[in-house]
Amino acid sequence: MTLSSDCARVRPTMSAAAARHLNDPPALRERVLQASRELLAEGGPAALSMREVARRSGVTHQAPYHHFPDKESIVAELVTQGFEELAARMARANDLAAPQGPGGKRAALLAAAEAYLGFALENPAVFRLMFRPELCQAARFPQAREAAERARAELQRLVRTVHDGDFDEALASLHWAHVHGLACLALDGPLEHCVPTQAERRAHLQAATEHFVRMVLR
Amino acid sequence: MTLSSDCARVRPTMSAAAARHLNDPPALRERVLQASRELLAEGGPAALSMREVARRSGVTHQAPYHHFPDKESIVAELVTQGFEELAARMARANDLAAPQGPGGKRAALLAAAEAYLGFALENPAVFRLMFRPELCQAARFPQAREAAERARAELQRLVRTVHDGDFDEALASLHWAHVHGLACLALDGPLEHCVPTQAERRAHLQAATEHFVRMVLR
DNA sequence: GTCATCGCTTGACGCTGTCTAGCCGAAAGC
DNA sequence: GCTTTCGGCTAGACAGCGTCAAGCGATGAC
Repeated sequence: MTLSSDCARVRPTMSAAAARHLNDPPALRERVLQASRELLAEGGPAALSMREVARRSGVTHQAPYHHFPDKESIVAELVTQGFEELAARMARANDLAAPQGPGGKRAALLAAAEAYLGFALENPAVFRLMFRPELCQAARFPQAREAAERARAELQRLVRTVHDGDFDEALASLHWAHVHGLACLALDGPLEHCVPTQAERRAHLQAATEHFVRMVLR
Repeated sequence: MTLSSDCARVRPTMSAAAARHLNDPPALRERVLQASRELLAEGGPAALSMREVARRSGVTHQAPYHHFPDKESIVAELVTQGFEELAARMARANDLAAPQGPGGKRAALLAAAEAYLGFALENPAVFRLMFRPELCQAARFPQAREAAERARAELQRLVRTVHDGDFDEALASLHWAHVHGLACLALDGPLEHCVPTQAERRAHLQAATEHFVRMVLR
């Protein structure tokens, strides 16, 4: 898949036209992904159109098909990247927070919530995409599924850290539901209307998370 | 295609045709809504097509436009009905549970969670629609917004009951995030794959809710 | 008996995703 | 060095989509 493009990218310099020809395929691939992100941010999944993506990338309507077999593959790529970044953020939060002592647990919980909610608020379009399984079927795109699994593993690591020995799947779901529910409500729920500015919304989410952390550690 | 056959089918006799003419307009409206629900359940919002709705309702592709000005209006009607049923379920849960005493609070919390999660699991397609603001713009459909407001009011009533005097918007969001997050994860998250059967999923959600209620009332 | 109206049909338009074919310059085999 | 292959893109076609505009037949009002 990406082999040929990677192969082309590492070629030594040639004429300008040759270099352009060799460097543009990966460039178009990236431009397609960027245009897709913009369209999703502007109008949601329904606004993601192969032809509009091609138009914004400055190519004909069939050019994107040379880099992605169909529209769902673009979605899958964005979803995979999204889960990878989420997992990385969660991992950083898990690593930063010292697990020993009540202060460490509290810091870990707050950092993980900040990681999850920060990702959702900064990448609302991709975040929404990541939880629309009908737009990116797991069976067709195992790499997306694996990235999601990695994010889930980071969450479980957090829950084990916080609850020491007595880990429990339902407990993990409780934690996930808290951050995920807040994220969904902030993005698509009434919170969006009631708490207008981004700063206020973040403060609101932080207050709810403070409540949650206090309850968990009580 | 199927047009001529349908046309012939609905025209058996004069009086029958008259009765059909008088009784069917509301019937077609309802059939359109029912077909829309089925399509949404089968393939999500992308599968909701005016023409397929018309086909399943046994009419031509323009007939539904006599009852709904456009596709978004169908979505708005389903969203409104959804929020109304959710509000009704929450209200019933609030009413049933006696607010006085720790047992009352516990019962109220469990009943409300059961109401929210029960609605989501029994009406997954409509539930998902209710939290896709780009598919049903609040400005165009105030009735949908009002129904959502009623559901939200029921939730706030619950939180006031449980937390007595010290009510707090962030506290309300905490409660909403719990049930909403669980619902989203159960419908569109990894829970769907990890916990295969409906019964197991409900038990899992119940266990997470038990954790939550214990923490809240501790 | 005439006429407006209501529910529906019919046809059209521009948009979509994607299949097929073709074109053109660079890479590679001989 | 010539030719052949091939990768990246263009171009045209098709069916399906939402929706606008017009028409049609039966019903109800006068």
